[in-house]
Amino acid sequence: MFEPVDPKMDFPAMEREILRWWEEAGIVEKYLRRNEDSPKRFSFIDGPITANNPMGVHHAWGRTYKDMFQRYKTMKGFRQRYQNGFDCQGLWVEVEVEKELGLDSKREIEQFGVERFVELCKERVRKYAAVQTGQSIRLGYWMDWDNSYFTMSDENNYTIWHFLKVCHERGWIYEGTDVMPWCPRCGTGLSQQEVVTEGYREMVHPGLYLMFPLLDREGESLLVWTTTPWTLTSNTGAYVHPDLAYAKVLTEDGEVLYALKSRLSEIKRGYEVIEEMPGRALDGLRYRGPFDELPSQRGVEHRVVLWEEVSESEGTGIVHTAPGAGAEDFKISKQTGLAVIAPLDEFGVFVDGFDWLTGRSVFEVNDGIYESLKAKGAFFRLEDYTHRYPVCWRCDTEVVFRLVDEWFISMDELRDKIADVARRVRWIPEFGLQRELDWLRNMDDWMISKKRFWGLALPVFKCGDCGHVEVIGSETELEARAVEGWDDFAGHSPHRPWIDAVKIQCSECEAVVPRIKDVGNVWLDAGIVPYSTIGYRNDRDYWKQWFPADWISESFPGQFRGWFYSLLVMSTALEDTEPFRNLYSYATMRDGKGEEMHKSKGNAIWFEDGAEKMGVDSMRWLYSRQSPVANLNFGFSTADEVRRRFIIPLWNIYSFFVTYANIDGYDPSAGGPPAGERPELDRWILSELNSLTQSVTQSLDGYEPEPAARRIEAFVEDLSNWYVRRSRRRFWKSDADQDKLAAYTTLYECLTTLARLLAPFIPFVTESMYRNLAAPIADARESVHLEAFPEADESLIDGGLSSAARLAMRLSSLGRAARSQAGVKVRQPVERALVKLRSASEEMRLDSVASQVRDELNVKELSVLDDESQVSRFDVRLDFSKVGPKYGPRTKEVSAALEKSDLAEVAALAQSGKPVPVGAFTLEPDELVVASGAIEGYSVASEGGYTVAVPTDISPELRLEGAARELVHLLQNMRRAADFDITDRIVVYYEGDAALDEVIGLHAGYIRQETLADDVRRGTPPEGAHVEERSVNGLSARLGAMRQAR
RNA sequence: GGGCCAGUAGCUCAGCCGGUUAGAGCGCAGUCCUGAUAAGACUGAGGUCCCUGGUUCGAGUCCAGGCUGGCCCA
Repeated sequence: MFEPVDPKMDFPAMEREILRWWEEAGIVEKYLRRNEDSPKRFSFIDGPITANNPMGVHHAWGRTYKDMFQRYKTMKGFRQRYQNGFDCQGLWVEVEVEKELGLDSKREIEQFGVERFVELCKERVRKYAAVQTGQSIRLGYWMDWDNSYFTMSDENNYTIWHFLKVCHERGWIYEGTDVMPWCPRCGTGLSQQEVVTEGYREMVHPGLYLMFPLLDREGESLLVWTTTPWTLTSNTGAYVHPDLAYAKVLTEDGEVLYALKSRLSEIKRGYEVIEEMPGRALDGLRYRGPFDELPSQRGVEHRVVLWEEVSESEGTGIVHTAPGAGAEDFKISKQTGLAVIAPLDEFGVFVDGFDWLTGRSVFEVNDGIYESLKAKGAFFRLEDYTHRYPVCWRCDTEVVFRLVDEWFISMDELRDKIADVARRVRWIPEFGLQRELDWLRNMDDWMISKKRFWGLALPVFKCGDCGHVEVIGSETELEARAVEGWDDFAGHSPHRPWIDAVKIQCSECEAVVPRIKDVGNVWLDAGIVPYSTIGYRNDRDYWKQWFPADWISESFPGQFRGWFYSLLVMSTALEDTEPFRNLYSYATMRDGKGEEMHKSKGNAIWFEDGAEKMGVDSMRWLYSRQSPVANLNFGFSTADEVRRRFIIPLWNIYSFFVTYANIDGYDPSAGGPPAGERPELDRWILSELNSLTQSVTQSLDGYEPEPAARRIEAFVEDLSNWYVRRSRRRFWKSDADQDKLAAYTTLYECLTTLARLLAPFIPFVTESMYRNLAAPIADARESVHLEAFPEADESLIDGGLSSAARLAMRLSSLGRAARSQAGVKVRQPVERALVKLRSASEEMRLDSVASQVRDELNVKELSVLDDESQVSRFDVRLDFSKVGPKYGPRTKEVSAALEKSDLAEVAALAQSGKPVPVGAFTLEPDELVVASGAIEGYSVASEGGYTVAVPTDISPELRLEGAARELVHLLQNMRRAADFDITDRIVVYYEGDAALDEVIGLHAGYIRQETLADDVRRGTPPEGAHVEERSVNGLSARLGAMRQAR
């Protein structure tokens, strides 16, 4: 006996129950050890999840893939490490801890105490690592949770040191001066990677027009436009486009101005053009700067330079440049020789040398700047200007551009090597490679420093006396080189502030040198994991066994220049080899309407909410069937649809099976007839099952979950809507014969195979099914997840069976359409259906499925249309897939000849299987597709060369039979309404229309059999019977069903 | 300006190696079946497969150019 199955399962409750059992029975433990002695290895290396907040449903998407492939490989017998990773260090954690503490700047952190602050960062990471672990377990993600790696670990940090030392030895590490996007609140530069990720906001800035008076042309000025007035303090030049047309104009207010001709409308007052010239004519003109009175501007020459990128679509075509406050400007200044003035300190406050501005924040000086410009007569016009402008990705503060010293890894020598390594990897989807190469072509040197507290301590020591730079590659090297502070540091993790105590001696000048204060870029932390987590430094043999990863997976946004990039850079530098062989990547999660999910918008779904409302199997299936290149629209209704369309039908089949298996006492351990000796329907579904197993295996071996999931859906649909639908009677008939046993055995095999095939996708439903179904089998494993993945038995795959079943389904569908058209319901038997197929070989095939089609369409007889005289219209077409290749360019002539032929004649010949002369050609019958348009006395439906026709006239006998079936239908409904058991026997009573006697007289046996009635009697139903007044095909009846004692 | 992706029904998306009558789900209208019963099936309406050219006997599918949207880089 199987446990009875609740057809209205509460899936989330079931999942919780199974989680409890997994825990109690130690199943995960057994799973993790299942293959520990296997010679086959599958190396998955986890991209660390930031342990800074609870995980969301979008993380569950990626984790579903990770779990699926590890489970699949486990079932296939591969030994694995099952190691999860947590990303720990970096600004994102600092910002959250700052919020908790109510701190708002680096100064406040320093006052609070860096040591306490860093401890709190560590604590936060541990807390959320635990939260995410719990959530992942709820998802059914089976990992070795006690063995997760943390990027803040000593080993991770020291392995990065090693990497940096290798880079340094090759001369790639340098300290550079550059203008970087800078967050004045966080007090740190933002790397290229950080700014381009969601780092832009729409904002309103001043659009300020002002004049730069030309020194060499008295009374004439350049008209300039800027959206960052504060940078005017550091102006040293103005760009004009060399080739565009500029104009000199006289305004109605008497100003003589230069501006781009196409932008003169910006003047917004009356003017006349005095002269036109190309931009290059203005090259080198000197002008009086807007803030020449500031000490920092002393001695600076301001002049016009040419730049081809000057925009024609905004401003005046004359662009103010402050090379100390703009990234592009700084680069250009190296060629033009324009002076560089750096105005801001790390908090965005003006430094010394800026007179009244010094000590004031960049965000509060605009009004003063306007006043000053007005006083100097340089102010022209001010308006609001809305544009996208970078903000700090962590705290949303508006970014400034600031001249700073940062540390970089030079990419000049690495760039091409990395590209070669990237090309050795299989990228899924394929275009991933193009994206990565595109990034590799465009990237700048990698900025690895950050002026913060919580992160990798860059092991860089720069001598204050002689400028010599040294990079320390390990903790032992540091200890050996330490001349000061080692005792204070010993016993601590290599983080600030403890590490800052250690000083070394300069190997050039013997000065005592402290570490630079900077911490590292977070992508270093994640990029090193294929080295740090598998013993690269300390156990090279072990490392070689697991490196490179066979498979990694993350979503695209950010990763091509984030994790994928850092993995490639670091592995190329260390070993010049690929750190992973296959990469599976996927798009972005949106809400149910396709809009971006944001906590602030209120359309984000918490993982727990999702899990408890939809059940994680629904979520997991939704993810599994998603095309990875497309964004996933995720919502409660989409998950619900998945449950309705896939999980519930699957469950219904299972529940159906268990219901009848229990009634019949089916015992799977007793075996059944050999597959080859079972009825065609069984052999068909087994063929489909094995072919499914084959293609799912192939897809998963190729790391493509989506086609696997879609194939499984199609199979479940066939199983439900054809196999079970067609087999129902076999299960509930009363004889216990071979046919019934074959049906049970077949459906049992389908369900247990499906449970194993689906186990990596939906671990809960499959576990529930498998445990119940496998219980009677002596050597079954206790959990489906300890089972082997199904192996396809190719000998059971038979394309002919598949075609026959497709044919049956198609004919049934057409027959229903024909019935529907004529208004004859399926319950009403009809004499015959006429069918017309595409070929003679299909007619052979028809025999094997004719009984199914007859049954499905409720017809007495199924025959191939042979009396062509009844057909009043023929539709004959070429089968181009055969004719095309054979006749090539002459296909059109064949087609034209056919159109001129007598279609009835052609059809007749084709039907009889003889060669058909068509014009100058002779066609084989199977090169033609013949359909019948209309047939006298029939309702006809045609599609794709198939025709099914059913008669529109019904004989009186058939009407009576129809009424009997109607009666059975009503009685069945009454049985259910009365809540009788499926096996209860009844006595039927009826009163009403006299014509009922004839119906019942003829079909009492049938009615008794179908409704499990011992007798059918005319008369008033006794007390206690279930009674309903009904119309039976127009005959009024009062029906009673009386349950008999068991 | 460059790279990548997408454009198929009202909406969300399938469509393998090119085969001539393009599918599913949701939604809408209607019907049916049901001893899987708070499921299921069918029918119908709804398409310029973004546009233009090319290759081909044949193009939603391949090629070129363009348009629109998204992502990325300048």
